[in-house]
Amino acid sequence: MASQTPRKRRGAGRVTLTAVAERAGVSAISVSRYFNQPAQLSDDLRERIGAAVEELGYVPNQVAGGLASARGRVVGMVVPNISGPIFADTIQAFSDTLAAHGYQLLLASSYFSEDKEESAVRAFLGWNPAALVLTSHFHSAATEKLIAGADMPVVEVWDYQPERAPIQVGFSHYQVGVDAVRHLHGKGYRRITFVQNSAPGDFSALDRRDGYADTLRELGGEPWMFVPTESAPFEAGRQAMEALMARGAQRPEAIIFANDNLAAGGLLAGQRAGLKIPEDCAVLGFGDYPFAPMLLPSLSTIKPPAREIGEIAALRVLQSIGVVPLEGAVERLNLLSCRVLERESA
Amino acid sequence: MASQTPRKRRGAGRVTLTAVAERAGVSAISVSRYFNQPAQLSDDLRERIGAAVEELGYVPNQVAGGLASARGRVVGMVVPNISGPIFADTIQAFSDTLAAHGYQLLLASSYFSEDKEESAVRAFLGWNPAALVLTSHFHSAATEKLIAGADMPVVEVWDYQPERAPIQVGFSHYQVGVDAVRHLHGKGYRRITFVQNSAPGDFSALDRRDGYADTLRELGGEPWMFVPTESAPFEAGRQAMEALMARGAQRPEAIIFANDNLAAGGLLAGQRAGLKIPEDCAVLGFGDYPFAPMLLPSLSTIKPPAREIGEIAALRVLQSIGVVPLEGAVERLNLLSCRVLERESA
DNA sequence: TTGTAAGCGTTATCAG
DNA sequence: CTGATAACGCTTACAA
Repeated sequence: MASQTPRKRRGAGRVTLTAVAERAGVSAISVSRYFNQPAQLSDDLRERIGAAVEELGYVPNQVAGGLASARGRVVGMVVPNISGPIFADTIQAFSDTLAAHGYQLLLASSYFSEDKEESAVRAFLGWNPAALVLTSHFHSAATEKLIAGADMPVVEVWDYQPERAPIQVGFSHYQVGVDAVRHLHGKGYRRITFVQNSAPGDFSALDRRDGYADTLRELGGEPWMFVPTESAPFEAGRQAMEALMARGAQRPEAIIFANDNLAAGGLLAGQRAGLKIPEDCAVLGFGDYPFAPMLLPSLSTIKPPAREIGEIAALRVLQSIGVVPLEGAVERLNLLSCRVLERESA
Repeated sequence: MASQTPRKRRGAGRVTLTAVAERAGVSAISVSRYFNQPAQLSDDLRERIGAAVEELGYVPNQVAGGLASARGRVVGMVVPNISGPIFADTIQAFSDTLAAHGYQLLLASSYFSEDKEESAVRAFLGWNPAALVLTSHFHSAATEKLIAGADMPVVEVWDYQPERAPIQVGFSHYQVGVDAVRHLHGKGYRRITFVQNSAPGDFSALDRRDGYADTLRELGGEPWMFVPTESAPFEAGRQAMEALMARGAQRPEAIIFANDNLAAGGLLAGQRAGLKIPEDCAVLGFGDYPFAPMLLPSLSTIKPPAREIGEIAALRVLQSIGVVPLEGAVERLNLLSCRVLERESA
């Protein structure tokens, strides 16, 4: 059994700050300043150090720097998932904005589980991140404690809870429910059903449902929620559509689905059953997933400001830690809005 | 102008290993062992230390640990993009597998640019990652040098180049082209066109094209490539379909698109033009994007082993650094295969 | 099985 | 503007 690759004991091999300093004939701290406060150096030193850095191919050791300065150039982000169509744009925009300022993204998924979120936060804390970004405001008690005591900027994205302490960058899910009902009601639909998400833990979807229910009631309608038992979203949408259509004369004139996956399942099930959409039943989704415009009929949906959330979250982080200058205080409350995309299905 | 939040100078405030050691009445190194080689401790110490860790809510400082041991529990990964439908599953699976073993993911996107990849690698190196994962084998000379001298496991995913030094976890794009032609040829199609990706930098797509061309020629056909000028993939697909259909009697019987986005654009353009698919023209994509089964007709496509790539890449990394035990050497060559998903469009 | 001493590569602090 | 020195919190190497 060949022994493992003989790992270098200590940091042997890599070019260090000190090596650069010797090469340039200056002290180590000057090389440090070359990277962190170049303005404080004379042109002479800056040139000599620059040359030495080039020659030796020096890459600053962020780990050592992080230890010395008690705050590293990483930002931890926890999202429910990476591979779903929802958060990808936010992650992408967030990561790109950070990278443009020399900060790195540490990423983990929670799968809508508070426990997983907690352990991700705990793990991140070990890296002394410059900031922490969480999705929504549903955290375990331990997580709340962790972030309260963390003494670093915390941002909550995708949701908007002004009464909470962390920086908020998101939109009102409740308002999405309101907008959905208003849109359909404005187009003449009256019997409007809401199909919930079968996936547990997606509490934001319940806020959308509440917005739906309250608004429909205000308009004189009777809220009617359907909860699928199928767990795969596509199947759940199909199940909902079939169950609702089986009501005969009592069937809904329009259905709001908790997200586009459910809506797509419903749409296709409706077609298979010979239903004309939107004439027989309108369908409205949420998320504007990439396939929405490609369905036949194309799916009307409500589009969340995903990229914008990522960009603004990153900006607020960078402002909080002083990397991006600003006048006054960091904007803590960032309420963005969704857009109703009226396509063919509603 | 209120001064920035008065950041704590040094690591003031956080619970340290030493604090835990004092609380438990042991030496610091014992607490270190509690986390890293618990088997070496007596039951007595283990219990006392465990209690102290609980009480104080200690979270190990990975930065300090990383500095001391010259290798941290992070793995850097560079992908072309996060928000596209292609790499998301790989990232997700990779991240989850790492997290299950206490390792964190440091993520960056290259947008198919070798320069961006290079700067991401450089930035990662500053974090002393346990390993580096890159997408494909198209790197700048500087990146090649960087990874060659990095003295850490390097994995290349999504592609398969056995002659290269890094661990390979992927599939043969050339073979995808071969499979595509064979599938269509087997169903009786003869005049088969390949529509290239209009996005620059996606060299793997050219390998698929080569597989197509060689195989078609072998079968006695004449390769026929179409290169769209539109840059948005959906539009590019539409453009290709319209241009190809304008050939009248000379139009292709089947079209292989470089990816599902292009294929979807082509599919819808064909329908809008009154074409019957696949009777008038078959359409085959690549990627099995989430919308593929939802199109009408549903899109036949070739599905890459995205999740599997992520899982195996993570496993190889963990084996390379000794976190996951194995007998013998780490498997350097991991050739996975794609599946032709025959749906309605081909 | 447990402990002591030294040092990882950088930055904060204080002096010049 | 430049530098000397002492941390930062942990792990390696060696000893008991």
